[in-house]
Amino acid sequence: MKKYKETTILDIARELNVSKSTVSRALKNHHSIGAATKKAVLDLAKKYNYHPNNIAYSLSKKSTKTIGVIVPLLSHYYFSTVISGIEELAYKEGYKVIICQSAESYEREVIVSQTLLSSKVDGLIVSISRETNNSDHFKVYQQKNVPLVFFDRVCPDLDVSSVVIDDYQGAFNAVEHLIMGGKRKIAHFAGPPMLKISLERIKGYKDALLKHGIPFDENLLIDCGSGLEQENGSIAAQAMLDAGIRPDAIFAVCDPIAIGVMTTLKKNKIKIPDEIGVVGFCDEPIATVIEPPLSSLVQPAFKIGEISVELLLNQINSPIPLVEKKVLSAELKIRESSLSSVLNDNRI
Amino acid sequence: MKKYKETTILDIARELNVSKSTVSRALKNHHSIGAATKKAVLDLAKKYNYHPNNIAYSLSKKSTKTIGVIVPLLSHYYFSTVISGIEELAYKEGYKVIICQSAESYEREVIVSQTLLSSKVDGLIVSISRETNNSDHFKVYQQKNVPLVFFDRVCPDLDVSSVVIDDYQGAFNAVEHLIMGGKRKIAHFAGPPMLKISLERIKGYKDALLKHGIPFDENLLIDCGSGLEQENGSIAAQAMLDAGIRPDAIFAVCDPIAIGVMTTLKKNKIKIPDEIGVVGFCDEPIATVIEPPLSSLVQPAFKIGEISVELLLNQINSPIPLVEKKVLSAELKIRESSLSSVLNDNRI
DNA sequence: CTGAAAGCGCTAACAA
DNA sequence: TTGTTAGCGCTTTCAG
Repeated sequence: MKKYKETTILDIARELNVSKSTVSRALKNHHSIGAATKKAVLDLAKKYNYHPNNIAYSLSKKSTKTIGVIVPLLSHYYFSTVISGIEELAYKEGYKVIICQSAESYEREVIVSQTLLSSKVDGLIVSISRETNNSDHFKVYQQKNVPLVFFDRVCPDLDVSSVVIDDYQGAFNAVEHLIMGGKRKIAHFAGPPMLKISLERIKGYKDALLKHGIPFDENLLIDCGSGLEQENGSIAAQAMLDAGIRPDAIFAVCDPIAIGVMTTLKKNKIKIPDEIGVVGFCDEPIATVIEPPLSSLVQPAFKIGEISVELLLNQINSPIPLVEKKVLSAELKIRESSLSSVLNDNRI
Repeated sequence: MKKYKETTILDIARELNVSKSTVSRALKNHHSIGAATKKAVLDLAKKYNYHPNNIAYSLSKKSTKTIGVIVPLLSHYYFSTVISGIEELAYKEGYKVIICQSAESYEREVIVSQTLLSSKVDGLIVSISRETNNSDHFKVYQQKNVPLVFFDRVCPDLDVSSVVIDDYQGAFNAVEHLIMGGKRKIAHFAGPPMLKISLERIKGYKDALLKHGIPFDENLLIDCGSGLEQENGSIAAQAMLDAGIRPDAIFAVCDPIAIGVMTTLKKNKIKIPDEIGVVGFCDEPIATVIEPPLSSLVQPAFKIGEISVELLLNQINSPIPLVEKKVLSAELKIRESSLSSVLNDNRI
């Protein structure tokens, strides 16, 4: 469509027989400006439907007042909630937010991070894709001194600000809860080993077993493939059953996997939680809808978003490089899927 | 953090003793440029970690190669899927995408639409908030000739390109399906009357009843309040039951409402679908997880995103204003929640 | 209180 | 094949 001639600061300056600077100042309502001229400018701006050109502003100020966000997937309730938290605080502080998804693809992540860099965001908040095992595209940010904050999924080899959940503790608590409920043969459906969170959760799982004198059984550590989706859980669960492995409880690396596991168990007429108890991680809304309701670890997603912005702003406003690491804890929300009806006396 | 001196086109021009234009051209690999100089430029660019400044590019080209998107909420699977469709095609066509959420707030919608306008997006794709009943903030786009496409939720008073679902037909089919299953006393849990989609779905509901000789009963048209969330469905369903109204089927304006209805029915020990059948609209993934699985109308969300971009691009590339309206149909996906075990012979 | 002028980094005629 | 030059729209010293 043909370009429409936008009215600029110059147009209104000419019409008023003043200079560009005066108009600029009037618009920003600078103190030292005549009340009369200010009014005249504002009126004309309204009349001509003037809208400031942010591009020009950014170029001259060398700041876009924009923060970039890269998440693996928008369709996860967890991530979209984090984003809401980010937007809330960012807007309050006068920043715009550009959201991008990597679609869990390393390649796409590299592309969007470069685009964002070229778009001169004032800072970047990211949770890496599950494929990512190279951080060169983020190192460029560091070289150029553009503030960086990771949340949830971080690059292990980068020393930057981050806000993460205590995955280890969360996993530990979940498994201990299962043990307290009388479960002894507890399987863990693990996430992709690429992700630090997967590793931490495995560690928590193992240590909880250890503490309660339950030997770790390799067959009960189940790989769900590269995905974190419901389907992966279903398939892995069926494979486990087919292999004749029959735990009395399952701790899943995330809710979608847990849901997949549950549907498979139900299909196999296995009673939850009596025969097999299940605990997930994330607390997606779906957890309350499935039957029985799924016990899960609640992550304070909105808060994570806000803190990410806070750490980013701290860097933006700091004269020197800054690295802060926040660790939040996930709260175990116990629902029916892990509540054995039989109460066991177990030594603790 | 202190600003880092970016290397610009000028820096590398000086070092090579050539002009800015030459460097610019080399970078864009313009045809008429010496192979030697081109290589020299590219090498130096790499060495200095040069990244083009998109802001400057946009200012001089008067085009940002960016399209803006405004959705009510990112946390709805439907919207995040539409966005994936948008991004897919947009990237393929060399466009960036800026995503914003209105958070279902009219006020927020106005703000982000202005920000996007100031950020000089080349076009805007939007699905309005449920509060929005004024379209002045979009009229500005029209005045300034910046292409606009609405999807799903459109402004009734604006003549612009749009891609929508045939809500009327979808609703009609859902209700007819219920009737074919022997249901006669069918309630509709309706959406906010502000939204055209609510109205269309009500119309489809009524006409299906009409066609099958079932009189419309006002008491069975149930208002869910201003929300479209699970909770609203639960509350409205309980209120209905408390009022002694007992339909034999329910068609809900969207899946979250349907889910809320189902949980309330189950709490009241009402059998689904035998006592009350349920059909939703949207097909959120949650529909397959609840018990019994929820029948629903599947919207081709990804496709809607792609088509939105297509219509937008058509406008961007058209010398004259263009208005295209696409209507897609929603497919009824029948699951257990609406399958009465008793087969009735009904006159059709 | 207001103006002049330089500059942000890049593109694109028009020349050479 | 390359250089010169004039912008794009706005901010911001420095003068007046």
